[in-house]
Amino acid sequence: MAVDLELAPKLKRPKGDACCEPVAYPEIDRVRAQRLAAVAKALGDPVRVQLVDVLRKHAGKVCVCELVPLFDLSQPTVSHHLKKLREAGIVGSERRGLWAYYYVQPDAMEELTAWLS
Amino acid sequence: MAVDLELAPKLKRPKGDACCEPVAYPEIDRVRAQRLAAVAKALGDPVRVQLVDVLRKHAGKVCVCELVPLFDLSQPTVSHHLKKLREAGIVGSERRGLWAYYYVQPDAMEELTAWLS
DNA sequence: ATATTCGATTGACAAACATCTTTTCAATTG
DNA sequence: CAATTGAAAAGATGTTTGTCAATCGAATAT
Repeated sequence: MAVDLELAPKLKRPKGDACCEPVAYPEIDRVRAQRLAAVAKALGDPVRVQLVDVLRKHAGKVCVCELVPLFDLSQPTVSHHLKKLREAGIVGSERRGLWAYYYVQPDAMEELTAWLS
Repeated sequence: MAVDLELAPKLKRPKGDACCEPVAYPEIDRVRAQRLAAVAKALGDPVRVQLVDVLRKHAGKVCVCELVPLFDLSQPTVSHHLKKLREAGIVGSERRGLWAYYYVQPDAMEELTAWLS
């Protein structure tokens, strides 16, 4: 890491020359990038960030009927956002009778957290 | 943190009752959620994750002409992704003559990293 | 000057998204 | 059983996204 590049040394290079030292790019895992992006994408909406935040702060399982009134959104819309989070593995859900409870699955965000740090 | 909820105690509540203890949600910073989501959204594409990754690994400034051939994408498309990252404050750019060099601005991702941890 | 080169911008278009309303499903209650 | 209720799914609609081909602007080279 911290491999620095020669920075723009040749302003007058001949036609076909490279502009700078070639970037060593050992096929850095497109699959990994895709996983990271998928999680980030799921968090790329303020409503979903707030949903995760609430669920995390409560550390237990929160009922959908509690989540809906926190937003100025219809119940199906909140449900839709929860589905996105579920598809990304960020939250899990559990039904108890009529109610559905959601909770955060911290492992899902672990790889992203690690990459960011 | 780690305030647990009473979990689904009343399966037979009378009509108008709440399904569970109300979630205390003291207007948890929608603005903050928006900032976090904006950064996450910018990272919500595999190409952009890889771009950031390459830039970070090189810790210096990398020329666009080096970045383009790393992807199976046209130059304008790479430019577009770089613009998204720039708009999110994740990368900065500098021109030297014909060439444009990009670098990561780590501060931009700091808030997201902190929130995730 | 004129031609070349790097990179950004524009315009176009299909795919994906966020939202709402309406509908469906499963569980509960009477 | 029939009626009710919480949550998910389906359908509709306007917006945003990712991509490319074509063009443009600035800097360089001949």
